[in-house]
Amino acid sequence: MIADIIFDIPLDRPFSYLVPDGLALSRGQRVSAPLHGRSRMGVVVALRHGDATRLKPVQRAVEPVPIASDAALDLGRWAADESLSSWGSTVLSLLPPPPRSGAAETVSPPAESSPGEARPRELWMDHRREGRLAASLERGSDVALVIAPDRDAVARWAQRLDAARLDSGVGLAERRRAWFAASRGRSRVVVGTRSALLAPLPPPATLALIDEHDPAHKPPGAPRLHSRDLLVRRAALDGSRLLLLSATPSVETWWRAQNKETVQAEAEPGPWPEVITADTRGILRNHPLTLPLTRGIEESARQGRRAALIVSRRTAALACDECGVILRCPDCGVPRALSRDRRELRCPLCARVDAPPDRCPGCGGRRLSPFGWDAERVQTSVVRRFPRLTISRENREAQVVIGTSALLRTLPARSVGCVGFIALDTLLRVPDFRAGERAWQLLWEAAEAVAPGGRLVVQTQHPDHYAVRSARAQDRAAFYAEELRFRSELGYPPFRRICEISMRSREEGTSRALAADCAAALRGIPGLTVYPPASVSPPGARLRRVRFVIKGPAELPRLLASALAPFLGRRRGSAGMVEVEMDPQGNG
DNA sequence: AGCACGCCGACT
DNA sequence: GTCGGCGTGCTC
Repeated sequence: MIADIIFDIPLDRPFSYLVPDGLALSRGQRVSAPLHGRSRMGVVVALRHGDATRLKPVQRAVEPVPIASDAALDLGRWAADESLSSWGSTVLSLLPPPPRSGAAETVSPPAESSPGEARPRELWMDHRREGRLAASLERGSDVALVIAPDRDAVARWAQRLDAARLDSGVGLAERRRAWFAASRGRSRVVVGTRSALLAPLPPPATLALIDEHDPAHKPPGAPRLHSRDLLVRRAALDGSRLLLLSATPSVETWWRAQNKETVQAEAEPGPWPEVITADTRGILRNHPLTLPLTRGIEESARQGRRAALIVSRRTAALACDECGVILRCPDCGVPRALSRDRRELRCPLCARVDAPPDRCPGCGGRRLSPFGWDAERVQTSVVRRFPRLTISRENREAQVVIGTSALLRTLPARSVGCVGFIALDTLLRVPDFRAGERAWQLLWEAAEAVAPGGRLVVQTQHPDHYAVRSARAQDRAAFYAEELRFRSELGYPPFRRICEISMRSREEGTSRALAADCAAALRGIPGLTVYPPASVSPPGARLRRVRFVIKGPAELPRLLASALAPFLGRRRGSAGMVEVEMDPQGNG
């Protein structure tokens, strides 16, 4: 008997092994087998008869039963095709870690799913969506899989639903117990991050995605697919019910809901704070707080509530007040960060450090001052302005908390007296077509965190931006209409799909030549727009990176597959490494 | 991805 | 004379 086995390697083809007498294997079972002399873990995708001479034997089974159902393997195959990556790297990244040697555990094979009647996916946007989900899962009779964006959210939901966890936030034994209990249908509800997307549940099941819009649902690396897209496919194949939860869904999901591909519960407006836009054109130079935000903090303190100030992640740079030039790293060309004590300028890329100069290297001007409000600078200013308040970047109990947008996630709904965006423009200026969507989602999240009677203050040089206007009016339709118009005009998702191809090598010329070859190979394919390759590595970086973008229709991965095969097949050091990212999210 | 095999510089 | 750099090829 021969077993065809896939591994977590970038080669999208199985390897064949002899199944030794006495070892009973099934499709979907995990095994150890020698690859390049070393023992590696793989998954059996086929068992067949044939000539096994010259084949090495499988060493052992990792579990005595299959860990992936046929449906899970098929789903993995689809996800690999969709993301132009290998079956093995996709499937193995979606299985729980192997047991510790000698650990005793109860395992059971995954329930095989029978193809069910497809049910329309549901988009839940109203402010009671999470409470409704909890209630629905308590009442319902289906088994359920809840996918949350990160470990903290998984922990909250596991506690709320009294459910077992499938993520790395619990111990290995507990995690594996949850996996196999789910396959027996013994857990009614299991919760995990995207690593649980293939968790076995006897269908029909309910599949729920928490905070559908969260970029954590498609981080860089395998599996290179958005959790939403995999769940949509999974639900369609086994007839599960799919619930997408988000107050501010991704533009793609909103668009599909408009096209009746999704049932959309009516989202009655929830409580909404006063949203004040403070126009900072020309006035945010030496103090981070405008009058409305100062008032918001005062009022918040008077009410005995906390205030939260949101800054951009970027650290402050040093700029010339005379000519406006920003001091950059002489090696890398990127703005250098000014340290807290203002004694040094550090390059965020190469870590080169120099003392800040006395004079502007451009115009010789003597007035150099910090540019951009990072949390440290804001804190210094706010402490000076409000000496009697407790102000902190770490302690969430302080009267004024300062942090990046990640701070918003830690604020319970309707709990703070005031949220202020110090400079929304740093978010709007991010060079990514999703910048407006991201800003909109953060504004909404901030508004939801404000307690009744509190205020949301948005300091911006673009008070008329549609993300700001729509958030102020709590008007989803207005935001998505404008955003979709922009996406449609410029050919962005959901109207066209994007693929990003990048080449890295020692020499810029090598990367460029490889990119040119690759782009040329794709230019003949009808329906594609291939943009010219551009260098994206700052001078000074060790590996020279050149990247280009392709736009195409929904079947883009199928159109690219054969033309890209020769480039994906030979990824090597000197010739350059080729990396393909379908549907990039701007974070990887 | 790893890992081995292979051909050219500085050195215990 | 070797040790070791990484460029190239292969993994059942």
